[in-house]
Amino acid sequence: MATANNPRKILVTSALPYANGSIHLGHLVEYIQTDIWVRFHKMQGHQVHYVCADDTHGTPIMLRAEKEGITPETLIANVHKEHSADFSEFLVQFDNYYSTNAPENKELSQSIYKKLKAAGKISTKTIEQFYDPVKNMFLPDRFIKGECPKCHAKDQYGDSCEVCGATYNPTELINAYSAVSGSAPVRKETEHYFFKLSECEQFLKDWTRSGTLQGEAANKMGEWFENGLNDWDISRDAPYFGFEIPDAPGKYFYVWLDAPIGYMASFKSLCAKQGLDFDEYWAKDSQTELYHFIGKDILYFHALFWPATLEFSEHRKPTQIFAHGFLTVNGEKMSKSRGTFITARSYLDYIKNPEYLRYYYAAKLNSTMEDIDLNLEDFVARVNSDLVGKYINIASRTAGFINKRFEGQLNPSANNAVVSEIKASANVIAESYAEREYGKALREIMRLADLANGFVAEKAPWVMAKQEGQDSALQEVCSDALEMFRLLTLYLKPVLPKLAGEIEQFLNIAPLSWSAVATSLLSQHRINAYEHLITRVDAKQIEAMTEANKENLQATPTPAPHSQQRHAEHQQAASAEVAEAEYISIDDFTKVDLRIAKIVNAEHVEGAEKLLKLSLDIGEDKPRQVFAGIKSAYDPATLIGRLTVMVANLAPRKMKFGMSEGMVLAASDERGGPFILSPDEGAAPGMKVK
RNA sequence: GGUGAUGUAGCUCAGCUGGUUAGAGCACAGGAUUCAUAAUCCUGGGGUCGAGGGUUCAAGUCCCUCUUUCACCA
Repeated sequence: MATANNPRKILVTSALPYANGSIHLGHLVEYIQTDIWVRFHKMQGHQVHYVCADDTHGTPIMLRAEKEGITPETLIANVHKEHSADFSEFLVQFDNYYSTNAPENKELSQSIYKKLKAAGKISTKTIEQFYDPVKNMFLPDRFIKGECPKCHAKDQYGDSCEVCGATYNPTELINAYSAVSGSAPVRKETEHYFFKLSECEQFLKDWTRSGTLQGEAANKMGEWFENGLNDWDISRDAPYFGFEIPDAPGKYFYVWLDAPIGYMASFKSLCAKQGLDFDEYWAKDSQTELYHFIGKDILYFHALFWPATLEFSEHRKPTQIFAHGFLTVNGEKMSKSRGTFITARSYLDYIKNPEYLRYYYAAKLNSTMEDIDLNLEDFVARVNSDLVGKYINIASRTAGFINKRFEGQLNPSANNAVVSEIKASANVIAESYAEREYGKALREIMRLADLANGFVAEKAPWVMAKQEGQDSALQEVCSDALEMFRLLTLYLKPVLPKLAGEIEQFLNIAPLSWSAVATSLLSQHRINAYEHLITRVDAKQIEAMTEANKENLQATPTPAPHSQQRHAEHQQAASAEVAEAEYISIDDFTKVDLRIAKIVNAEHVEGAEKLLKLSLDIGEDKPRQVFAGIKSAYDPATLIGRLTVMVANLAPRKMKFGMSEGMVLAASDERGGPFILSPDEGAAPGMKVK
């Protein structure tokens, strides 16, 4: 256990936000979670450094800069300014907020690469990739669109279909086109550099099971090991905005290689500013602690690639990785059409006080990867009743007596049972903060605030104030209440740093650290005049904010913001221009043999989440067996006897549950479905549809 | 499709290794109080713990099936 003379040395990071968009309330869950943890540990007297940076490389940044007619450097400089302002106004106090496009990062990335290469962990392989012949560039998966090979939905991304959920390689797409130029991509060979992750399997198995991950996260990682690890493609071809690979002209590091190294680079820049020893924190035998706060979506990169990169480049590994869940608003994914895709800036414009959100998130946060919900009605109720009604009210209802009757002078009792109880909770609350169980900590703190209000109600100082000879009792009760208020402020300080600062002023005390639990407001101590500290949130402010954030659906087809942090090739591709799908000829169409089919039987498939097993009569000797992903929408019993349409000449496919000899057509998109088709009266099994 | 999570009062959430009549805050109803920018205190109503089956003397808590929501699939 570290002591005051021998503080723990802790380096903490939050994930790097991509420099291609504004910070929104989803991002803030993580930064607020981390900031509270950092502030708590600083209050404990430990030496904590909290660093972060903008993640600036990759194709989306390059293309966006081009579209806006500026250089990528100008783009990321603008975004850096915006992000920095957002974080600072939300009281997220980084010790350094840097950029991955920095000299330190270039140097570190290249030297780490060289070490990996010297360790024999780098190989090259020629792969075939889609290439845009108009833009003269290789296309990342998310920039290739086309028809889904499984369900034939149009305009699907190169890696997965948002209609049927299938995942595939971009080479499997039908009628693929470039989302950048609209031209038909060609396949072209290119040499790529790989990090031999497959050779790191034993190391990673040990590492992920050594207490570095949450239980659920370790379970999740088990999945990757079962399938065996593949080597990791770490190179991209020019043109690419990033760092060049040493001795490999025209080849650049994939953004996910240099992004986590950005943690190191940001810290290195901090070392230069503050005279810290970089190697003390990053050398292989480092005795310091390193923690990464991340979203559950990027666990993969932080729990596999990153520790392997560190291990084989002779660096220390993270002490622990803390993954959190996603934010939903009113129980649903953030949505531009509902006005719940709320940027940090918009919150500040309409709600003003960032500590409301910090408090609300803290009240909801725990140490698991569960999603947390921002329920806007609950937000208003919670902030108003907990913060204003319970907590601030304690000072508000007692400070007046002290100031008016005793010139601000305190005279607390020697032994107050409620004060003792509040002090006795210090360790429980501290443990909760340390374990990231903030909700637990705040529940306890609010229970204590209830006790304080109960104490005031029981003593009824307003009655004493009207009675002769009760002056000292009145002074004592109010002083004790303010002592309770001081302790609650201390407990809340990691969450509400700005308010705590104002209260320290009001109480006329030194900045509260955790050790101040052991002290007390003394007799004769003078407080300053009480000024109203916090106002209530009005539901109208919330309404105005969501109204202002509503976007016309027609104007902006909202990309599914399925990931808040995952960046690079997988993010924001929807903003790229979408070209018209190509035409097909009548010959292409007639290749598809569509038939009227009668559903002669339909049943559940044991073990399948989405499938129904159908027997379809299309006038052949024997009905066709087809597995259809329509379980979610249809009860098998209601399907039997119906007519529908099937693709009869689709190559039979072996599935886990048996052979599927065709495909049933069904309509669906984000508005619902699947809906299977029905022919008009008169159609008979086996008729051709054309 | 696979995998990891998830579903407890109107809302937001607690319920550790299974053990007395399932808890809190908000909301709601009644009462008290007036010091506090309508805050506070007391009392109360409200849940077949997603559905079904199983193990057990005993299950919200363990097992199976189905279902909801979220994430990941390099």
